[in-house]
Amino acid sequence: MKPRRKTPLEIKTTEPHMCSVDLRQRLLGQQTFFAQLSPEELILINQNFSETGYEPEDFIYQAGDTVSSLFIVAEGRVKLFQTSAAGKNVLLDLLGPGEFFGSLAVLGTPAYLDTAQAQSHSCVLKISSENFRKILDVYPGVTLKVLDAMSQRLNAANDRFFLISSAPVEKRVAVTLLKLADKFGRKRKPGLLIETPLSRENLAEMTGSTPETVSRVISQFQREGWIDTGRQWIAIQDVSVLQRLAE
Amino acid sequence: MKPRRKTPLEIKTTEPHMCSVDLRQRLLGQQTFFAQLSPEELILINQNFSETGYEPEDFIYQAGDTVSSLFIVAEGRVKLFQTSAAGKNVLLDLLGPGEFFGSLAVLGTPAYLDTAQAQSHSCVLKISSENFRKILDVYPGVTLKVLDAMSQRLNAANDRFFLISSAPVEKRVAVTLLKLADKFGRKRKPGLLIETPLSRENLAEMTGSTPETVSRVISQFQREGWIDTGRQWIAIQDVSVLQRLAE
DNA sequence: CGGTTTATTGATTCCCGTCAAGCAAGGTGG
DNA sequence: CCACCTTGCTTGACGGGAATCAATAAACCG
Repeated sequence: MKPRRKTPLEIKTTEPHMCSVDLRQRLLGQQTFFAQLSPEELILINQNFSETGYEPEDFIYQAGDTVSSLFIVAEGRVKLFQTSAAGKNVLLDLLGPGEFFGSLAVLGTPAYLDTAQAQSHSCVLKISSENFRKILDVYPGVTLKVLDAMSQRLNAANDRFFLISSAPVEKRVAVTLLKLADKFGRKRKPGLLIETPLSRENLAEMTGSTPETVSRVISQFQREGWIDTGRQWIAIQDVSVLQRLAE
Repeated sequence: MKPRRKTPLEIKTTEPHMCSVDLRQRLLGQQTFFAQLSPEELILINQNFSETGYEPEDFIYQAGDTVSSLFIVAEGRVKLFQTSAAGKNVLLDLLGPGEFFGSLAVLGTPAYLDTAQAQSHSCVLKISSENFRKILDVYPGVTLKVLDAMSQRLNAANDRFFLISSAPVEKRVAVTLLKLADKFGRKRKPGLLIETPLSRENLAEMTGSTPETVSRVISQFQREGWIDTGRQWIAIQDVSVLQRLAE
């Protein structure tokens, strides 16, 4: 077997993982539920956010922390997970620029149920629940967008539940890789590189499996030539075969 | 073994499973996101809804149908599920009076992803997506409540995902029974009766298992005296033991 | 270049899904 | 009210997919 190569990942980050004012402006205006607002309004909105840079592994908040803010990823990758009593993690989502997280329970939950952790150098925007609430009061259109985003997430969560409770690991991994490629895929000589740190363990946490079993599946995929992979990265070589596996 | 008794379920329904105007009024005003509105406003809201009675097994909509409405359960039980290519169902939720379903994707999904079916004699209120959208425009407070409800559902979906991907069937069943008891539990001589038709197969569909395996778990629970059960019904006798199983 | 983390692969075990037979509950109609 | 039939529940036997345990190897880091 030929040796695995050095990681080909090139996630865009600015040093020191903070983002310029106009990057923020562009992000809010193009990739979030504020997209519909005018430049002047965006400037006002923007002032409600503060930003923080995170190193890989840094926690943004942890399960049990008091809910205080809503977050938006500006740069990097953020992972959301829950931890079982046995210390096993279940990965709920991997987020990229423009995606929000944290609780937007306006009345609801007093404490976060999940944990948010940077998976790469990241810049994260933060707004207090209060201020966000005020923005929603002023811009009903934004509220509808948020509602829509929530609706999509709920659908996605239901689909995950469906998948995990009705398909064998091989199919779960295939579906998960395709979803990740959809979100983080970048064209490459041949195939699609999934632009995020992605270990066997991460995949196991997403598919309700174990690192060993995922490794076996991944190894088989690679033997067949369907994917190309190394430590913490995977590229899909043959999308159509995986799609067939995923039905 | 002593014989199982006749079903003790007594789900409240009016014949012919339609609901009176003032029941509708009370329901909307007390158990939904319209709770905050004044009686006058409620009357107006109420006029936007039409109602339909369903027999057990009747479909309210099916996966693939064009999204046109939002529904609210007035009476009875409604089950939401997805069906796999192999014909296996995955039960997403069991709903009682006051709970909404259908898509409220304001922009999003053109077709339902799941199927809604009456599980008992039911009365269901319906409002067109358009009119609901108009209501949201007029009452921002309602929109926030809806957002809140969605947020809770998303959390619940994530919890289900967590459970199914990290716990053995016995625990999954215990947790599921406790959740159902929370929602549909009615005090009974000893213990809590879960007031909804509930087959082994239903439980299997909720826990990502099979009717046979669920039956074995349930039988064991009964042998231990933790629950009492029969055809299509379950009553919890010892909540604390199940809670311990559920950690 | 050691030390650490991640990935691979094999051996073994076991939970649970599948198949199958028999039984109990409930509904129907004579 | 009791045969009869349908549907749901139980239980056993069996097999397989995947978890677990374990040892080695490759990639990365300072």
